[in-house]
Amino acid sequence: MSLDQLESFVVVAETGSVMRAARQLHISQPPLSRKIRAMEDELGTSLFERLPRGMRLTEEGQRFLPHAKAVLVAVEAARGSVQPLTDEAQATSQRSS
Amino acid sequence: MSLDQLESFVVVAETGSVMRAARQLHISQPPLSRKIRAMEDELGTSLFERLPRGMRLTEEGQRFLPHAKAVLVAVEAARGSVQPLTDEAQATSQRSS
DNA sequence: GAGACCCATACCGTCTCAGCATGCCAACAT
DNA sequence: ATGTTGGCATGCTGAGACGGTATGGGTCTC
Repeated sequence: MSLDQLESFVVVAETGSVMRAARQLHISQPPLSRKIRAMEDELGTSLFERLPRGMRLTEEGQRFLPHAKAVLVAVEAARGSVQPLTDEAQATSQRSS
Repeated sequence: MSLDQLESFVVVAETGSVMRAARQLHISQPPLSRKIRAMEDELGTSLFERLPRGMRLTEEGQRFLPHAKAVLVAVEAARGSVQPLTDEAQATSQRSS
């Protein structure tokens, strides 16, 4: 499981469509479709139902979604913990010090 | 940044050595050395001091470490949220149902 | 039944990444 | 002082991963 896959999952879940998610993620549809399937294979469970007009989360998918988001949030926090400050963050930091 | 890199970082931090971490992770030393450097490059900061006999966390590295662990814990939680139950977990689940 | 919509698969080229061999530096022993 | 050991970094190469294009196949709409 990769962060990339987790983000893919979240965007597909939120758009309800591999195609729309692919556009949003700036990749083409087939690789994204494969990523989702690879995740499902690795987890040994189906995260989405394939409907004729899109994807709908299964129960497992619904349970998984908040965890996936939590991971992504934790990653951002990790980044932020060492990030050389951006101009804006630096300004904020100046104010608070 | 990948989960793989985060795990690499944690193990190197905890062993204080790329070589020992590589053995523990069942990969060879050069790729691990490169992963650490790639992470530092991406974060734009040095996570380790290179000592003649190993690696020591910098201040940034020390700040980063708990966040890295938190990400890995969150990933395990995500896995657990959908994992088809192992024999033991299944037994536990049987008991509780 | 033609067209639109959407996900899945085959195929191919590229890029990543792991491992091996080796370099280089510091510490230690004698 | 020199040889030996311990440890991280780097050049190279082959295998595997990954993205894109083309296309298949199913369902809904009119």
